[in-house]
Amino acid sequence: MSVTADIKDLGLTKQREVVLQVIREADEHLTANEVFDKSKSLLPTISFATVYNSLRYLKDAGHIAEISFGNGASRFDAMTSRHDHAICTKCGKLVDMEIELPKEVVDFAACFSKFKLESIELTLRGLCPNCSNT
Amino acid sequence: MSVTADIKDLGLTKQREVVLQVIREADEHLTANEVFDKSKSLLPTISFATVYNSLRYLKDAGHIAEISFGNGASRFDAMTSRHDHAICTKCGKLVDMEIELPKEVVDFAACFSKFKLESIELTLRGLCPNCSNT
DNA sequence: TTTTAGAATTAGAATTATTCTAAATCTAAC
DNA sequence: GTTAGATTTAGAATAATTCTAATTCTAAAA
Repeated sequence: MSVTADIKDLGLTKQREVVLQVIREADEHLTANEVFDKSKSLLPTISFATVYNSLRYLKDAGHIAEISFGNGASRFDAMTSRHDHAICTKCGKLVDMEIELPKEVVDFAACFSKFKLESIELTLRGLCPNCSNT
Repeated sequence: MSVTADIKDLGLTKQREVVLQVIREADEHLTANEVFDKSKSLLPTISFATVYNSLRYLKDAGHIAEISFGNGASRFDAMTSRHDHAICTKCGKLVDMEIELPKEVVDFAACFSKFKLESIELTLRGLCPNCSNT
């Protein structure tokens, strides 16, 4: 399920297309700076401000998500589907997970907060396999 | 349960004590800047760097938590007990919630990520009551 | 086609957030 | 009281993000 829309079909400007492509093709979660570097190699005239503008645009349009854990810069995530994150408190490694939340947990959260729910996600903090055996 | 330790019993320096007190007494989640302003009124000689150092120290010691949602500065939370957050996607309002996660969800997350679990939390995003009726 | 209005992009400056540095001060063990 | 190590201070430095103003692009109207 959750087939990812083809980039060409989204009616984006060339710059926004490149930014989205960079994020989708990355095998890690990139910072704005890294997105800029990679975008620049695909479209050398692109400017830093445009990368930030595009990131905001793509985020608002729901094509990407911004993740931020209070350590340095925000990172960006190609939202192909809802998912959760695990973050290493030692090295900062970020891993995607897919965890199904029981309906009663989601309902309870929405009800308790009185918020109109848009999304809900789990964040696990701990030591990644690498850091835990050192 | 979860009685909050008395600040005086933690063996903190005066500066760290003040920072912790400010965070505990705030009725909102403050930014580092706001913590600095309030700390300064209690202890006028405190410096900005010390506030940041203290925040890091208190965070590492588990007395406070840093929350960060990719919009502006990090905010700090007096961790009296484990809890979750709801954040308004429109106005940024941040609300604490206490939601009990089923054991199997926690176990699944730990198992899936292969991380040595330290904490796990839920983040709900949506419109706060105020923003949803406009 | 031109014109035009609005949106997007660019380059670089400006702002905001956070960390670093080096000197001064405090603290607790000797 | 000395001393070593940790902490604090002030301000500089760096990093992250946003703003500004000039330019370019785009698509619809004339």
